[in-house]
Amino acid sequence: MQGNGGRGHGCQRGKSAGDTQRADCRGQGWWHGKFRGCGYRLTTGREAILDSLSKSEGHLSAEDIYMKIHPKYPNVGLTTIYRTLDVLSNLGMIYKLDFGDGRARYELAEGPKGAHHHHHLVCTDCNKVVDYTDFIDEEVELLRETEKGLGVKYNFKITNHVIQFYGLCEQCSGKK
Amino acid sequence: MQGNGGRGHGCQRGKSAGDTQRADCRGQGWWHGKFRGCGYRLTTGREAILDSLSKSEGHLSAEDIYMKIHPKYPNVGLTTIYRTLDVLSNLGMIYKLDFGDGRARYELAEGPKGAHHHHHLVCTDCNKVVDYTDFIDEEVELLRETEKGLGVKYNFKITNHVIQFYGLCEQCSGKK
DNA sequence: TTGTTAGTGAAAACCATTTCCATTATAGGC
DNA sequence: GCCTATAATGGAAATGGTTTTCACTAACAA
Ligand SMILES: [Mn+2]
Ligand SMILES: [Mn+2]
Ligand SMILES: [Zn+2]
Ligand SMILES: [Zn+2]
Repeated sequence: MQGNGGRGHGCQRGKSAGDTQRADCRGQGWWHGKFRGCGYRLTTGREAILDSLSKSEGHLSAEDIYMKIHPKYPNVGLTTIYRTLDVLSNLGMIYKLDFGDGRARYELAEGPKGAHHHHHLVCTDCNKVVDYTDFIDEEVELLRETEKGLGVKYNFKITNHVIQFYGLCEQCSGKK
Repeated sequence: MQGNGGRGHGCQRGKSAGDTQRADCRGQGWWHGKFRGCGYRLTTGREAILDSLSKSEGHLSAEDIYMKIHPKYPNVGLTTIYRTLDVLSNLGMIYKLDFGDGRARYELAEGPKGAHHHHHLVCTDCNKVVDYTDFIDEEVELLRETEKGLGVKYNFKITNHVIQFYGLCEQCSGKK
């Protein structure tokens, strides 16, 4: 499965709600609360992955992450990265993105200090991706209405949307 | 490469413009003009593929098309289907879509009698896809403005956009 | 009709992602 | 702090959609 903007949310896991949610049970990560609250174990690999995502400019592929953490955590395998990204995506903590370059890419749904909602502008030639926030408010406004209308009309419980613009970046449209 | 809403257009091919464009050179297909005009040869396979796309409800995968035409054209291979879909997509005659089910899907950019622009509503559970045209006008209006603004600000030559909503269809949200 | 070469099919290669399974390490209960 | 159940892991193998290779075929301009 690949490339929808991060489907699904919430923790479907056991772990009776309302349990002690110490955000300090290991180290200091802001995500530990949510993570533990859903009954997931805190492992070195998961920590490293989340860490690399929050420290990068976003749009990392599984292999990008592997390369980033491998020097420091040589025994975190690619398989674990795929699995963790899947978990995080299901928890709604990261978005799974598809920019058409044949591999899934991921970005944090929101940083430690709140969301920074944006959409994407993708160069179809060199695959450069620009995060933009211009027009976001109007877009989000219209999307909300649309979601509502569509939800009612087609009996869909809409949880997510993807807006992406495709075209040629300056360099690529110049090089003819 | 996979899953962006049909990148690129136009014919980059030789074939000096302004050549005889008989729309009747073989059979009757409405697309022959555009096809031949770009210097592509008209083959049985291409004909069959275009035909199956125009006769179906859309969102066919390469293999779907293969299955559809195989009985009548048993010597059109899957490879040719992939190649043809790529050509058609580059010509802007079809859109390449990604609904997150791990394979590319295709639909005609416009039918024989003009476009029928729509966006998609995708069930993340059963992968059902609804074409909707509601709100399209407002969406397209806003998108046009956004495209313009972004094009200027980021020096992008925007050619295309993707809007998709994800959620659970009636059945899937019911089955808990 | 013929020659040039775009197009083709079958098989093999590709490669991102998933599955398998024996091993390890987290965390709750003591 | 120790023990235990089992969630999590990693390496290797499998998967599966798509692409590449290459010898062969057929479209079409002349
Ligand atoms: Mn982004
Ligand atoms: Mn459609
Ligand atoms: Zn570019
Ligand atoms: Zn469904």
